[in-house]
Amino acid sequence: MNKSAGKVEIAMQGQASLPAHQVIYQTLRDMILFGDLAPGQPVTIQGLTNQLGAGMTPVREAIRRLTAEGALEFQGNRRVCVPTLSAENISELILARQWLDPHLALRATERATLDDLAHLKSLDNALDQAIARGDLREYLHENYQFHIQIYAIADAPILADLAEGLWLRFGPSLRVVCGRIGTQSLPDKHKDILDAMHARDAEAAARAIREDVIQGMEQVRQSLEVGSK
Amino acid sequence: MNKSAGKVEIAMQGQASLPAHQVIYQTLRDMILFGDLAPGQPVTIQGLTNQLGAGMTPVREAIRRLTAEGALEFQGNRRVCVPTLSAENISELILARQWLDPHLALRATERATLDDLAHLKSLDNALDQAIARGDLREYLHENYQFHIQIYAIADAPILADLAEGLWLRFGPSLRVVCGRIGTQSLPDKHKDILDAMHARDAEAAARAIREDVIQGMEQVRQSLEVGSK
DNA sequence: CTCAAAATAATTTGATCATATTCTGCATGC
DNA sequence: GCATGCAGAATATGATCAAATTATTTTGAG
Repeated sequence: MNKSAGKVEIAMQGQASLPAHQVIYQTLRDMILFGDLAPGQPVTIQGLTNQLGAGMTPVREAIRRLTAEGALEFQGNRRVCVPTLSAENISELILARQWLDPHLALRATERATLDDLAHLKSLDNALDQAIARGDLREYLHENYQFHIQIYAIADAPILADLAEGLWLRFGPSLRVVCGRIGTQSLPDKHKDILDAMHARDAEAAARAIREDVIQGMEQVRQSLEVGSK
Repeated sequence: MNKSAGKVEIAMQGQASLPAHQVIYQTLRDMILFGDLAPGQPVTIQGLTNQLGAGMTPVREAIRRLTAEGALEFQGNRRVCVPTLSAENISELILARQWLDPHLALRATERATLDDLAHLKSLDNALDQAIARGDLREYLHENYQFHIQIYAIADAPILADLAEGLWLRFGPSLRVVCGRIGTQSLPDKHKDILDAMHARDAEAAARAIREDVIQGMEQVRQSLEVGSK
């Protein structure tokens, strides 16, 4: 056994150590969150095995996981599709986020280190640049990262799980909305949030997040109502 | 084709129409909720294939689903076990239920038909009988059914999903608590809840549920603290 | 003779299993 | 104490069976 063979083996490990079902899960999750899958679109096992070049067992597991998280929907017959949100669904999501997100922001403000705040700031900058470029997918990605990062700082794994699960539910609809109205007309309260967190004003951070959530989710609601007419 | 043959076929359909992975999922879910699995206990694929006499593919899918729901935990290496709750976890669960359960009870009070209320009453009676008999598993089952039924009446599928997911997380610990202190010393506020719902006093129902949740979850918290010493 | 509805055939997709491969943890020896 | 090998468990594949949808044909009425 020579050195170069060992190097290759080690280099491969970084890739191979992730099980296939994890990779498939992440890929499919990103496809749902950032718009490659539209609401109502069917998701087939065989389609994904061909598209991703994987076996069916890992694909099945990824689909089951995402179905359990509400990101995909079981259609009674054994098909699976991306859920189409009803007006009632949107109301529930707004209600849940209106409670969860401010609470997590409050905790995050109490716990954030300076490094955390710098990281949030850089995510928000990346978001602004994506808007300037009109890069929709990147905008969705950075916006998601910004909020997820706040959840992570809050250090409340169960509540963060719940909040992340909600993103999976409205992700496809959010993409439709943004695709329709463009990224320019989607203002956010991220600057207010960052200011409040820097000032260690947890209540203000919670209020700002609440406004950001309402603003974003109401846009989804309105756009969905128009779309269903 | 004669009548009796037709009957058998129809009778079989009720059993056979459910895919194996659904059955395994339900079975494993009940095992977690009603106490056949203790916190920290490892859950192996091969163990379940032997125990339930099923193939490994359906078992794998059931485990993935329950892992996604937080009912099981991935241990980094590829083992899976029943999660052991920390004090922080309990606090998060109390917080989440304190918001979710009253909200769902409020909606349920507004929407419940007389049949719904009668059904709830019968579930509560069954619960009392289980306490009288000292039947722990039946107690846990009826208590669960009572709350799940309220979620169902509330007609808010996403919020109900979230609330049911929380039960999966503290189910094993609840079992441990009840096994330790017995069913007698576990009072509940179900009578108050039923009275408020009958009177169509949604606020009172929400308050009663909140008290029931706090009472039950605090008992879990205290018992867990003692157990970890 | 044409059209529509029902029955049937064909194709696609999902479910399950048996098997091969890879990885982890542990024990044994140096 | 560290390396090596071994047993057991998880991962992944492809084949096979069953179910459901779609396409096709047949049949009957107008």
